[in-house]
Amino acid sequence: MHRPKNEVENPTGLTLPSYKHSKDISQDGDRIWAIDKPNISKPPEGWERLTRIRSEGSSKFADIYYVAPSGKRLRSMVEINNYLLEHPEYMSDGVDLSKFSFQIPKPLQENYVRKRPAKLASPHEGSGPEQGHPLAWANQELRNRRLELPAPPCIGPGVSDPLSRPVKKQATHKVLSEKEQESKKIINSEVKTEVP
DNA sequence: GCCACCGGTGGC
DNA sequence: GCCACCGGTGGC
Repeated sequence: MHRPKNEVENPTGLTLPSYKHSKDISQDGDRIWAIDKPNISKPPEGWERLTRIRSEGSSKFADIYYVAPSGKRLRSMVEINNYLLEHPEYMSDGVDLSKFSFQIPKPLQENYVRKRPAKLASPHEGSGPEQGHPLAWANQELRNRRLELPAPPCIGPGVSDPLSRPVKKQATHKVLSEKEQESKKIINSEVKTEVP
């Protein structure tokens, strides 16, 4: 059939929405590594799938968004569903929920994502076991680090980028091209390559 | 006012 | 523990 016009070659391996449905994002120095699920469908024609990697220490590794042809940004299956219901023309064009996936890539750096605090400690120190919560410490640590973080020097050409506006705060990201990925996988032998 | 990003939580 | 969802908010 027709081929999406935004299906462009992407020499830099950017995680552009329509670039590839399977990609690795990696970290190495200022780069971040992640493995995306291999079975994510390409977005329907005219739609864009955006993978936004969050900065280190965030509670989640990334956010996935779909941008409808109209420019409407949708961030969950619920929103997609509602949108399709409001715009049956897409559905009659073959667009349905199965074409969308909000699966986020998995970070290879295990501490990249801040862990969820262990079940509520004591609200204030004094009565509680103040030393029994290493996670609380870790969280505080991360929080401090984030506050001290210098402005990100630059943004990798990839995952997160630039839709239209200047970026706010974000770590440097880059998604490697397939060839780069290959070599990286070899170098990082401990990286488990997901085999279907 | 808009929107990109982050935090948090409920459900599994 | 992970995932999906959505509210809040700061920067523009």
